[in-house]
Amino acid sequence: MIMTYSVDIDRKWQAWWEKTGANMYNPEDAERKLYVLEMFSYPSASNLHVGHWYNYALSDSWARMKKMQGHAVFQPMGFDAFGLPAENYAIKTGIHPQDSTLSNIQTMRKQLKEMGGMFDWDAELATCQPEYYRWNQWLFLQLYKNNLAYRKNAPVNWCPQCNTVLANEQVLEGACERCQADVVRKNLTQWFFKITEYAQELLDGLPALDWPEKTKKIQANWIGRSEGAEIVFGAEKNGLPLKDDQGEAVQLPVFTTRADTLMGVTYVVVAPESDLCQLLTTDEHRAAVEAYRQQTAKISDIDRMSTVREKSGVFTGSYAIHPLSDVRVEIWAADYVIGGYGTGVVMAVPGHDERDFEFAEKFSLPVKRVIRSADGSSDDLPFTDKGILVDSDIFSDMTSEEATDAMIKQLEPVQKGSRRINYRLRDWLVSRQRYWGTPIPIVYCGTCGVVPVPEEQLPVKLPYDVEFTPDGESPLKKNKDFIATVCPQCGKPAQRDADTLDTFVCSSWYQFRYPDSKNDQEPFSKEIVDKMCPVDKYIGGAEHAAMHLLYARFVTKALRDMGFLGFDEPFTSLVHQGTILGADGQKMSKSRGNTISPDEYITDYGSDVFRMYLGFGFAYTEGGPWNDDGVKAIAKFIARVERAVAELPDADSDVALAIKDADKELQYARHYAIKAVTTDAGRFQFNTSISRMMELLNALNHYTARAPEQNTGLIKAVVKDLVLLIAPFAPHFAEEMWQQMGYAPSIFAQPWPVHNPGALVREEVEIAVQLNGSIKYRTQVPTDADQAEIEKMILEDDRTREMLGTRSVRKVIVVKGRLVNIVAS
RNA sequence: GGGGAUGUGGCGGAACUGGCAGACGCAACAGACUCAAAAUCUGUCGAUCGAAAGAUUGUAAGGGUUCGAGUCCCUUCAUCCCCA
Repeated sequence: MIMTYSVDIDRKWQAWWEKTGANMYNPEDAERKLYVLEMFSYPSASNLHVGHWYNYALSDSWARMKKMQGHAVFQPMGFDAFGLPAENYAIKTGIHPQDSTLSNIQTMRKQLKEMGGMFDWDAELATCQPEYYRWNQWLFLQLYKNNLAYRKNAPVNWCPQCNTVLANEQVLEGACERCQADVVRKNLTQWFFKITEYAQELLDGLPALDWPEKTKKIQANWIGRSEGAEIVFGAEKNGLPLKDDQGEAVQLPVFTTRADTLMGVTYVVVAPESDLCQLLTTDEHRAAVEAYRQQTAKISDIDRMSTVREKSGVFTGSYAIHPLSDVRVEIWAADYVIGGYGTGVVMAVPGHDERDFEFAEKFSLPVKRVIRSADGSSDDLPFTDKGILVDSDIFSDMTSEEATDAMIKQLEPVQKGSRRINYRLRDWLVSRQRYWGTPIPIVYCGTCGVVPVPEEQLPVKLPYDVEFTPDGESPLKKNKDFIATVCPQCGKPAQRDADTLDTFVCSSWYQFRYPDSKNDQEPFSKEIVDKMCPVDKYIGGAEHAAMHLLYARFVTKALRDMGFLGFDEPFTSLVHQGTILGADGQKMSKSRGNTISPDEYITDYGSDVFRMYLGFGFAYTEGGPWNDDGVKAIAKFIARVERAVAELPDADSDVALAIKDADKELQYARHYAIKAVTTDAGRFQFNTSISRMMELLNALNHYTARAPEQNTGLIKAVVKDLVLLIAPFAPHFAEEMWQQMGYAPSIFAQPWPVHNPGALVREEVEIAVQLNGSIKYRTQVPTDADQAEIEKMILEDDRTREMLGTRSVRKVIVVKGRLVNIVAS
């Protein structure tokens, strides 16, 4: 295979693009702006991996096509530079996270340039720079000012052996990833963002988004709206109404979607880790409850929610008072109820709930039927459908719906029940007991309490000089110079918050920073952001369907309500690229030894061949196991295009004049390819786009080999269009071909070809003729024949008579341009 | 456990809104060129039967709706993803 295209061509055009500023967005083009954004990535030590290429190179191809279609593309790139890996690396090697991160960014930037991405490097950002994270702190303060940031107790994963807090991803099957000790939950006071305030709007906004349906569904499930009622039980401990520290009577609010089963409550369950559980437990039962609490601290929430796991629980010693019947029922602590979810208390109706039933059976608690089936169908307990109430006092004989209404009507006036909408969504915990993140801009003063750092004092800089060895204290806590400060209010000595912010905070608003990345007065100017945002096309992995994308939506809405921007959603349209797996079908990872490095493919073939293969070999949104069988096929294709350019006949014109009959097939192939590539690539179907280009080249070769009289203008026009179509997928190569054909660079300043519908109309079309649904023969019919004409033609065909034999025709179905189905018996 | 997705030749993958399954490519096989090989070009290529024409069958398995199902519905199996 003779191919002149190589990395040298890549370098030539990379240098040219850089010199001419070809990739920069010009703010004067705001009218035609198209903001294309790929999720930024973590700057890791190794070179770009296949996943980066798959995400960035192909999105770039899409963006390049859009540019040729006349859009002013703004495609920035940056680095999600805070986070755990750099800190772990520091613990292992002693290399400071800042040093390793900054050097990784250098390498990555260089490699991204070698990819040939059309990135506007003027807008680059890295979240670990004070110029960026000061605005994280600013965001925190705005949310705090608007009561959207608050502190409360929440459990963390605690490794008793390392004496440290672990992130969820550091807990493997309930054990510490470093020392394998059992991880326990421990309560700490931590900061939260009140995303639940926006639960309903986050749900309501989903239908209008041009996002994958699957992703919208994940978000809807995550938000988890359910309609029901809150019902308040009384509490009795040691024979007396339970009082809290302030001497107020303690009430037990429960959320239920089945208020109609209220008369079937035979016990109440409280989450063992909740404060309420502590309060309810009598001295007599304290030892047992405490032991149980410690045992459940080791079990994950997923396991706890499982319906097949053996139920466990202990009696707290206290009783709940039924709001309607005043009956006393036992209060149990059981791990199938999860604290921090709803109210952390549930009413148990074993007759009509499977988990309650199983629990009641195990601990010999009473089971009471209060619902029977409405239609007489089987209603063995536990019967979980709605139906007709029985044995429910005045509510008996009502339907479930009627009973719910009636009960709430009775409970509401005495403040013991009301309709209520519950969300599964919980507030966003943003405190991390880590070093390598954004310091939380809060000071704790003995006199003034919790004091926000004044905005003009931002950024609160992350100190460089810290100790990483894990010894139970977070690195920032050990840095006395950082922690010790003065209260901004009273000037007395005070302490800084030693935690840092979740890195999802950085990525919740970065899309607004890019268009105004150098602003040192505010995170972004409202005017610029309202012009440039929302992001028109956002591309990234499906693993971010829930958290990142939900957090970014929340922050957008909060910023809108605080007046900093004027739209509702950050990402109008979203595409997920699939995942490229190792050749073994497993996720690529160093430990499995199945990683594929793009580097050698690029040195061997050039970056465009690698990019194009990624587009050709996989369905973009599916991904799949790595297999390089097709890389050579793409190299071959590139070489064939090169040859077509080199062998171009001398023609005065590149306009196809005087199309003769012999030219029609090639002309058809040309316009069909233009049409198909345009729509397919527009939908991120790169594999079929490239197939269509191959077909066009095949048609061209077929023509030059066989056509009796060659239309050189047509040949030149076809090659020109082919090079234009290839340009987004092989940008360096296309620039080179364009220049070789004698045109001035850049090819990306050229308009995208437009197909001529006239060239796609053929005089005759082949249709299939079916007898009772199975194909018997194929035949040509005039394209413009109507259904009746086609039917007549087919019924008169000898082959039809032959195939029918003695059968008589019952019905004829004609699908224009496709087939004729004759139903006969 | 719950929620979601996927399942098409030896392989990667096509198939608009229910309308000719397997586009495009890889691999394989045959031929041309060559002393030979590579490269390149041409052709064949789901399975079964057949010399061929052709026939039958075929989109994880089973059932259903329909003139017609890879596509819609039900059941089963397998794999993958998500569950703060």
